[in-house]
Amino acid sequence: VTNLKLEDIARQAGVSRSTVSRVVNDDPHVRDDVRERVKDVIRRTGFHPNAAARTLASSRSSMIGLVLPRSVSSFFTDPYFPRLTQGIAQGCNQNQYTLGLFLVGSKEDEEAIFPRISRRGLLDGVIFQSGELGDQLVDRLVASNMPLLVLGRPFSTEGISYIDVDNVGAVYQAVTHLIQLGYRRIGTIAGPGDTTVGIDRLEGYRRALADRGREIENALIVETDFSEMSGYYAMQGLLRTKPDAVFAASDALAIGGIRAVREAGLRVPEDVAFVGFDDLPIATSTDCPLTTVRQPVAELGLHAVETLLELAGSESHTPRRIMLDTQLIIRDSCGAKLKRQG
Amino acid sequence: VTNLKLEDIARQAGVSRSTVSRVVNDDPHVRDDVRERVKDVIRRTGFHPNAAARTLASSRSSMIGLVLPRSVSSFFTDPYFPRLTQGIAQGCNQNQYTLGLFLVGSKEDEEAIFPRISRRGLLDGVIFQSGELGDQLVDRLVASNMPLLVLGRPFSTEGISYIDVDNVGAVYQAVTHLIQLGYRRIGTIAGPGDTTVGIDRLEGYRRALADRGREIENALIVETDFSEMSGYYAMQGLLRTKPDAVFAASDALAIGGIRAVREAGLRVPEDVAFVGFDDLPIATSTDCPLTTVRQPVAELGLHAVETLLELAGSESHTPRRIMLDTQLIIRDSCGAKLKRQG
DNA sequence: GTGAAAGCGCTAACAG
DNA sequence: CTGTTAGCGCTTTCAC
Repeated sequence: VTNLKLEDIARQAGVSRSTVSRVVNDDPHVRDDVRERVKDVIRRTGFHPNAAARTLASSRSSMIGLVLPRSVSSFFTDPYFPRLTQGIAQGCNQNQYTLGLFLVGSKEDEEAIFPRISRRGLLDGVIFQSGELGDQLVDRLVASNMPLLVLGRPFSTEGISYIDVDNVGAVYQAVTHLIQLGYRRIGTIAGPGDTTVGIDRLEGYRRALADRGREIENALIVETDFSEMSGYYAMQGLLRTKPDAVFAASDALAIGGIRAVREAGLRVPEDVAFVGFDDLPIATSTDCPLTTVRQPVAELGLHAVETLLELAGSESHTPRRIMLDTQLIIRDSCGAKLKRQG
Repeated sequence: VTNLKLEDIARQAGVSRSTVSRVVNDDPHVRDDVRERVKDVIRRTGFHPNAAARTLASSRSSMIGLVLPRSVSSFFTDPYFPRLTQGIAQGCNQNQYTLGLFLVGSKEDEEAIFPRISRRGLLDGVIFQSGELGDQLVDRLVASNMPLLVLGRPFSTEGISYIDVDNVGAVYQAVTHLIQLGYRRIGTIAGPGDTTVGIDRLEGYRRALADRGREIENALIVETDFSEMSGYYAMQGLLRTKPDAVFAASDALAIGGIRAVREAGLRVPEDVAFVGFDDLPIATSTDCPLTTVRQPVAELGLHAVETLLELAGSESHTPRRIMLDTQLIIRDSCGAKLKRQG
């Protein structure tokens, strides 16, 4: 609106600039009647302190950045990111912080964006979505000395704070569930081997089988990216090994896999049972509702903000590690209900 | 990293602060050898100018805000928003701008966020996603005198710049397509009547029928929100009026509608043809690929940024109106291929 | 083409 | 509890 400054409010309220500043910043050292008088003027004039001046003087910007690297090109297909962003935005709102969004689309973007991120006076900290191996942005971020929290286990964790869902544990539980249902040939459509999510989920599968004395059969493992189409093709390959159950590292993969199974003239879950990962909205509304692992994505975002702010507020540089629990949602595709009835 | 300032660079390069500032800002009035010398020091030291100081001195923040109001609670289910955000982020990157994301989750959020948005020294302009009727945030934004571009036709357009896809024209084309295929009873699952998208798409339907001399039958129109479930229920109602074709105001609605049709023992497109809107990724991979309207969502975002920056950069307050064309993607669900063969 | 100087609007000691 | 003062680090006239 207008270009009021502290001084103008001060004059109108008959106090000094500092007093107005104190009122604006909820400093308790102001007499109540004075505070009210100042607040009145502020309300009446619609005054808002200038963000840049405040940042410059206090060296806190009240803004954090969310950086999604280009390897996460699936930003617009995978519902994970919107939900995550939601959670982070909510965390920002709760803490009176502003969220800066940095979508790195290309190598050139990276070069253009990095200075803006690491520039002092813009961000108080950064939340970085861990992507695939060889992403050097993390290292540069670490080197820039900016408070940093990585979402998802990074490849190199030394000195890095990160938050993640317990992928290994989640899949362990899911595959154990399949074992307990009596399936003998449990395959997996695994995620990319050059991402920590992919690696961790596969590890969960391996451990679950190993702990029950099952042999790991490499032919029952097929590695691919997280998309539905990939699930479809991967399953076509997997079918040749005649699995009776499949753990898919994402719901999209599961849906693609189920499509392949049906095209082969087989039924889900009678001939091949499925467990997915994500609990997408469609997971419920497919004609064979998906048994799947639900991860607390929004909570992840919320915790990420909280943790980052703690990190940014404290002197200690002890890395923080946070792991969130998941939940196995049992529906029809794993065949549990069927077996119980039968 | 370090806390260098212009002065430090100046000293090391043996020039004045102003010269370094000129180099940093690509001011041509610097001798080439001096420029190189300064740039060397900058590179060597990894210096980045302080954003807040720069903003304070120049009163330009090189940052714009994207505001998604709470009525758009579908942020995490509708792929529209991720794609839009993508486009906007890309536009920001191209123009060396930073994107601030403001997700308004609740009425309280709105109160907390508004001051941050309208606070001077934070944003150079705002892109606002138009939501439902009665959203007062637009008015407050307009009143705050901040450069503003609305995404989607706002309810009150006076003096407001906005960008939108040609919803009326798009649906007109889609419904005309159905008419030309010979369908006699064309119904519509329309979007919410308290949003301009909903209204405009319904208007396109009406005009297409009217222009071909068809009577508008209210029983063939059912209004609901944009979700798949709503499409399902809406279609159950619509089936009683025995439509032979349906225009659904979104792909999600279409998918829900198709589900209802099949459950009623009818076939798509033989018994009921469908045209959707959005061209979601799943639109291709359903077993009856969806004929649908594709909107250039990412381009919308890109143009939005460009336009906003023009707006912010010029003194003229003449509102800008931009309308983007859509494209009808013909697949199987409209029955065109069927009829051509048959 | 380059430097000196005057702010931008706020915070944060420090007196009182 | 309140006012005075000294910057925060940069841009931007204005001289030279």
